[in-house]
Order: sequence, then C-alpha cells, then structure tokens
Amino acid sequence: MSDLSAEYRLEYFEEEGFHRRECSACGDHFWTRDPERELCGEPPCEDYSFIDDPGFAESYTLTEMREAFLSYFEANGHERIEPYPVAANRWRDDVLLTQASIYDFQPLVTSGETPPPANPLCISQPCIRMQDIDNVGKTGRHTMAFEMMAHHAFNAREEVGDEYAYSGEVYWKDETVRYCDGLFESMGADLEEITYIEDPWVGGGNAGPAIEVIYKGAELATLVFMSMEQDDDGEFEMKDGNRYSKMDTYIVDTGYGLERWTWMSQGTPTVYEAVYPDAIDFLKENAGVELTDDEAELVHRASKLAGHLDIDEAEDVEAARDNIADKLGVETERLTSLLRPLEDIYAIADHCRTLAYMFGDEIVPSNVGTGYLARMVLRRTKRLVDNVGVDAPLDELVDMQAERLGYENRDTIRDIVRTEVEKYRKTLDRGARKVEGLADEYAGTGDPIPVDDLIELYDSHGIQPDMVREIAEERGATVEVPDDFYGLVASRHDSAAGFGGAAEADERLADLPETERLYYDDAERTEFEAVVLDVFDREEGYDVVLDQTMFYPEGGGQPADRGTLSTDDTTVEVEDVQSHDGVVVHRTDADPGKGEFVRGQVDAERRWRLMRHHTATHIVGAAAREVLGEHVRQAGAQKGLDSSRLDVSHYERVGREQVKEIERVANDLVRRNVPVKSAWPDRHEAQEAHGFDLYQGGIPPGERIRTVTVGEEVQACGGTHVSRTGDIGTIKVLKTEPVQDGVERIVFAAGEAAVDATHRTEDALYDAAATLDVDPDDVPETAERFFGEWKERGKTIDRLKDELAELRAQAGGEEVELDGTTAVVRRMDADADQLRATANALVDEGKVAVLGSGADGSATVVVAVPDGVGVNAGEVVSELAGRVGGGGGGPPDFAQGGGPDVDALDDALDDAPDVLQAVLNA
RNA sequence: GGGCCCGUAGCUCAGCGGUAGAGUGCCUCCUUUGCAAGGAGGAUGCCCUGGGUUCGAAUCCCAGCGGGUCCA
Repeated sequence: MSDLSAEYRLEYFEEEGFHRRECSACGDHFWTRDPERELCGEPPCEDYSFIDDPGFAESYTLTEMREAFLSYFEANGHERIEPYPVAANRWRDDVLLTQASIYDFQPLVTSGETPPPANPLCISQPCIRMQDIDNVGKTGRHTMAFEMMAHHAFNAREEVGDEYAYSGEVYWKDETVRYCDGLFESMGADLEEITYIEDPWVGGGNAGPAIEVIYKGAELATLVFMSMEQDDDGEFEMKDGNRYSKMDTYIVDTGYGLERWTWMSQGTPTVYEAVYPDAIDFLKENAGVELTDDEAELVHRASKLAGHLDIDEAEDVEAARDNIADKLGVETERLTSLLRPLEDIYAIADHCRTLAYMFGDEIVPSNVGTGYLARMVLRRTKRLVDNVGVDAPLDELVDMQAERLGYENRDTIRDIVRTEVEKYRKTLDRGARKVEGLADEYAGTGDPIPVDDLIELYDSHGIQPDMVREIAEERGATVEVPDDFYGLVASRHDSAAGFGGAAEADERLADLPETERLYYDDAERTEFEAVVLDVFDREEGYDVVLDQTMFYPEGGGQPADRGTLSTDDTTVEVEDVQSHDGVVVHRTDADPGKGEFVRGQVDAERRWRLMRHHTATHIVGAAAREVLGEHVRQAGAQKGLDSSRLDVSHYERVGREQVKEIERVANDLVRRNVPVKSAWPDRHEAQEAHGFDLYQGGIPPGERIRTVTVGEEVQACGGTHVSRTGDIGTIKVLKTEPVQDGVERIVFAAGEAAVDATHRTEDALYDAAATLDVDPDDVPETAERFFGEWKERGKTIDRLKDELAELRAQAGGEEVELDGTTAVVRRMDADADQLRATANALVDEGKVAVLGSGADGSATVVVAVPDGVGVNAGEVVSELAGRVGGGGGGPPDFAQGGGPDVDALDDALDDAPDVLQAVLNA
C-alpha cells in the first residue's frame, strides 16, 4: 500500500512558492502561500471572515457569477455545455437526481465508452441534494437546490491507444489548480488567504486524490482527480477501507458552488439573502414579518454566529441556538421566535426553487422515484408556507422561481402544483378526521394515544406525529412521540429484497464476433442467407449463432422474431432470439450444424404485427404528449401481437375525452402516411438537436446512436419499424389504467389487431343487446331502465314479504303456553328474510316465535322473543340448530341458525316446546 | 418495486359473523321568518366485483378493480 501524498506535490505549487503545512487543529495537510499559516482554514478550525466583508472585488448576482465563471473557462479553452436535467434518471438508472456535474457524464463517458460532448468543457449544472433538507434555512449555508459550476477534462493514457472514446491527456492536476487559482485572481481575491487541503476522494466505485479549496473560511471548490477504480488487488487503500488501482482513463472533476461564490462576493449574513433577495423580500412582506431596528440588528448578529458554527446534524441545531443566544445575551426563546419565521422563509425560497427545477424538468409527482421526492418537497413546502403565514398560493411561489429559471412549461408547472396541493389538502382532511375520532376516544381516559396508532397514522395515512399532537391536544388527548419513531416506522417495512444471480458470461459466446444485423437495412425483408458460426447444446434446445441475421432479438420492449433456419437437409424452428453484447443467439428446436450454410425465414405475419405496434407506440406517445402536455414521456413499453402498452408519465387520470383525442391525433398521423426514417447520427449532435427526450426507451452506449423519426417525434430506438405511418392501418386505444401514481398505462392495438379488438368490443355489445332483446344502440338506455326496474321490484318484493309475514303470523302453527306467554312453533318453508319478518310480526303480537324452514336445501331456524319474556333466543336456536347438524346464535331477543339436515327439522320443531320449557326454567 | 390502510345512503363515516346505522344533505309538514334556526315525519343502499369458508358474510379468507399512504 502507498498513500497519496506524493500526488499533491504539484509543479504549480512549487512555481508559485506554496508551502505544505499540517493544520494544528485538525491535522489535515494543506498548501498555502502564507508561510506563517497554522490552520487549514475550514470550519470548525477557522470561522467565516467574509460576512459583512466580501472576499471579492465586486458584488455579483447569481446570474453574473455564473457568467463570470463560464466565460473565464471559455477564455481558457473550455467549451461551454448546456446543463442537463435535474432528473438524472433520464439518462442513468442508478440514481434519481443530479447531485453533481460529473453525474452528467456517468457512466458512459467516464468509462470511456462514449466521447464527452466537448473536451475540456465547463458547465453550471443545477443539482438537488435531499440529504440537506433538514438544515435548509437554519444553518445559513445549506441549500437543497444549487448549481455546481465545473470544468472537466477527460484523459486516457497514451499507451492504451484508441481503445476508448477519447485518447491522450487534455490536462491534469497542475493546470486544474492553476485555473482555480486564476479564477480567484480574476475575482480580485486575496490569494494569500486561499488554502488547498489534501482530501482524497472516494465514491461510486472510483477514487482519486482531491483538493478542497478554502477561502475566508468557506469551502468554495473541490478539485477531484478521478483516476482509480475499486480493485481488491489494488495498490492504494482509501478511507472507505477498500483497495483501488489506477485506471486507463483519468478525469478532472471539479465543483464550484455557484451559491457560495455569489455569497462570498456579497458578504451577506446568510447564503439565502445573496441568492434569493427578491423571493425573500416578497415572502417577508407577504407573511408580515417586520422587525424593529433592534430586532434586525439582533438577527443579523445571530446569523453571523450561525454561520460560524458547525451545524451538520439536525439535533445540533437546538444546542447551537442555545449557544448563540448565550453569546448574544438574550433568551433562547426570544431568539427562536425571531429566527423561526426567517428560517421558514429561507427554506421556502430554496424549496420553491427545487420544485421549479423538478417540475421544470418535467418530473411528475408520484408515489415512486423522483416523483415521490418531488411530492415530499412540495408537502414540506406547503407546511412551511402555512406555518409562517404566507397566503400566496404555492403554485405562484413556484412559478416565480420557474420564471426566474427560464422554464417554458410554466402553465403545466402551476397545474401540477395546484393538483398536488389539492391532493395534499384532501389527505390532511382525511387525516384530521381520523385523528379527531381517535383523540375523542382517548381524551377522557388519561392514556396517551398509543404509539401503534401514531405509526399507523403516519405510515398508512401520511399524518406527521406533530400534526396528531396538535389536533389531539385541542380535544384534550395527549400524545407521546417516542424518540425512535421513524425507526419504528422503518421496522414495519421488512426489507427482504431478493435478487437474482448475475448471468454467467459464456466465454465461447464472448469470443464470437458481433452479428451483422440485416433487419436494419430493410425491415420488410424476411429471407436471408447466413453461415452457422457456432451451436451450443442447451437444456431446452440449441443456441445458434450466425454471421448475420434478419431475426430481431428481444429488446426495447419488442419481442423476438420467430421463424425457421433451413439447410439442404433440415429445417429448424427459431423459438426465441436474444442478443448478448452484440452477438445474436437464436434458440432452436434442433441443431442445424456448425459451419452449415442456412437460409433464414422470419415469420412475416408476426414481424409485421410487431412492427406496426412498435411504430404505433411512437405515434401514441407523440399523441399523448400533444394532448396531455409536454411533461408526458415514456415510462415503459411492451409491444405485442394483439395489443401493446405504453406507460406515460402524467399527473392525473386520463379521461375518456382525452383518450378519444389521443386516438384522433394518432390516427391523423397514420392517415398522413408520413415516412418513418431511421438514422445513425453522432450522439451529441442528436442530443443537441432533440434533448434527452431521445432516450425515453433507454440510453444506448456508443459514439453513434440509432434514431427513429416519426413525424415530429425523434427517439433513440433499436426496434424495427414500418416504412410509412400508413402501413399501420389504424390505431385503437383499448383502455387506460393507472400503473402507479403519476404513470398512466395506455393499452392500444394497431393494424389488424385494432380491427380484432373492435370486433371483441362489438361482440360484447351485441351479446348484451341480444340478451336484452334490443338494438345495440339501445343497450345503455335499456340497461339503465332494467336496472331501475330491478331495484323497484326489489322494494316491492320487500314490501310484499312484510305483508306476507304479518298474514303468516296470524295463520296458526302450534301454539304453546309458556309461563303466561304464547309461543308459536311453526314450519314454513321460506327464505331467512321471511322467517325473520314473520318472527318480528309475532313478537309485535307479544308472542314468542320459533320458526323453521327447509327451503333452499338446508334447515333454517329463527327464534324471536318479546321484551320481558325470560327466554334466551340464542340458547333455543343453538339447541334446535344442533339437532339439524349445524349451529346458530344471536342476541337473547332474536336469534337464527340452521344446519344441513333438513330431514331432522320436523323432529326438532316437535321438540321445540320442551326446549323452550327447559330454557325458561334454566 | 415493496409494505401498510381504505372501498357501506348524494357527502363524511360507524358497524367487523346473527334483522344495514349515525351525522349532514334531500323531500313533506309544522313552528318561525335574523345569518349553519327549531320541531315532526319521509325517501334514499348490487355494503366495489368475483370466488371461497359458514346453518348464516357488509363483516373472515383468496383474487381482481379502484383510492390513499410510507419506504427504497
């Protein structure tokens, strides 16, 4: 093992006369121009020294600072790149949100598979870090939304040649630090005060030396030299305890916090005042937060102190506030009451920007993924807004930020926010009613509301314990929230995540050349000739690899082709086709023979159906986008022979009218019979032209990507398509269903499948019409009438049964005298309702009723007793029902039961007087 | 993707093996004509759907459909 200290001995430091020092407080090593310097400069070793004393020559706004950064690096040979969406899952599936500029280039660029859009490049990338959510507003420097300004250079070792998508060295450590130093200089910073701290970096399987750049107590940049990957035999052991070795590629990954730099230039007490001056003024005025001069002065001093303190844990905030109050010589409570509204306002400004980024980049609120994060932020923001008394609607607050950030889909953003706020309001209403009921139950008992109920309220109904307490205490009930509340919630979520074993790579397969794919040349051809390169004997059939193929392997939601491979001697069935790293494997039922020359025949009917459905999928997607809004994008798709489904992101249920409109728009495009074009453009050019919406079906690797253009819609797609939209024939939307909150599934059929689907629907209608004996057109009206009449008849029958019951009650049966009361024992074969009604009628006459029925294949017994008669009906029924092989029971005045033995019913009723007598005497 | 909760009168919900209920709204009448007025009477239910268990299911079990919520 060797450490990285040699990595930091830069020529640049040498030239500029830097000194390497060890911080006397924390022990970290750092580089400085000041030979006297003892401390590394980073809090808590040192305090902020730029509050009320800006560290740069001029004051910058956020926009000005961003421009200053980008143009500095442009002037130094970097190409300026447009930022990527904050929804990082748009191009990678391992993370949800963009948390750093390097995320834009992972994994395909950093791995060397795909070239960077420019090299070197500079960018200011909006990022969202949910980890800091609890600190936002309180610490003076944490924000959830921020822009990471960065310059990147992608290098590959000379000796590996052109194995990677970029080669050679652009620049490395010395130049990186030189640029950083130069940027400071251009801002008029005091270079003597800058320290460069050695701080090796590890993350996501990569590692490398890194430098933290500290100026006047603030960390303004991190310079990471990503150059190692995890390797158990590696030379370097890093702080995560794993071993790492050098990679063939090495990448300059820097991060300059735009907000911090802006703050540094202004020297305001908190970062929020530097970044959101307008929003904060608006919110303060709206919420009626006014401070006297004395109070303002106090807050100002407190803010400065808050900035000086190291507050990284939420529980530290309370302690820190005590500490600050102490230093200022005021009571904690007074300070808190002054600061709390300001903290809320700071947080609201930041959260609204976060939401504007999220919705602006077309994240749709949901119970999963990024949509869930957006929902959580929105609800939190709504609570803050209500709490501090801002009466502007949330959609307006978010819109203010969206406007500032230059988003064009502002109407949709407002719509989404309004829909979401309304959903939240309903959740809260529901929750409040539940809590009120629970509170009333426990109010008198002196017991607190049980923790189980609190967990249930939160986990199943989304009600925070704090809110439970608030409502409960109004109603005189108490609530005790255990410290490990969220731990208890977590324990309800069993984590038994299973995972499948990674597929074993077949070495023989890996050695084969990539199969030439003929289906891209002419998707309508179904015959070809090829040579069998290899055959693998599998448990179920054979895997055949050819030099070239017309067979489409399963991928992009399109199922594999079927068909046959024929030699002069034999014909084998192709049952499945898969692609493994470019090698297409045909699963067959027999061995065609290695080295044989084969003729391939693809099942044309099947292929046509799949192609129609595939092209139709693009069209339906485009139509849904046009009808529902720009935020609509593919969230999954599966093509089939009889129908296909397309899952799209959308924030509410798709209504019937919208479905019709989608169908109209889609069929318009079919009728226009426009050509479907495919191309293999350079990925960055394609990305530039069409944005990330290209990748709705997934992100392919490589320098060039295949695009498919249908009308206005361009997508990266590896599937087979018809050549003109008219070839589809027709598109029929079969149904929509919610697959999860925020995602609607559109099921549709194309071509002959659409006709088939229509037939099925019509058949159902005609069958119904035949049953009702009316024209299909009259089915709805008739069904309604029949249903209404059916209900009316039900009521009539009930009434008649009542009347019948009264008549029957008078119609005799065996009467028994029972201690002054008359008991009627009688068999009347009727349903249980009638027995009950008759029994009630007898009771109304002051008689005990014992009624038995043998109808419907089982024996039923009902016993009813008037008030004041000492017979327990339940016991009588229990006894009688036992004699017919069953059981029964009920309240003392009215019981019912029965059993399967109908033959024994008469005997049982004969015994009834004795049973009554026995029960009476008991 | 996983866990949990819920589908009963127009609305909000109670009932959780034994005759379907309350509040509110609706209709009629009375009393009043002052801001959610009072009194009397009345109507309104495929208890989400389909199976199963049971003598008996709104209630228990399974599946589906629909809604909600928490977590990754």
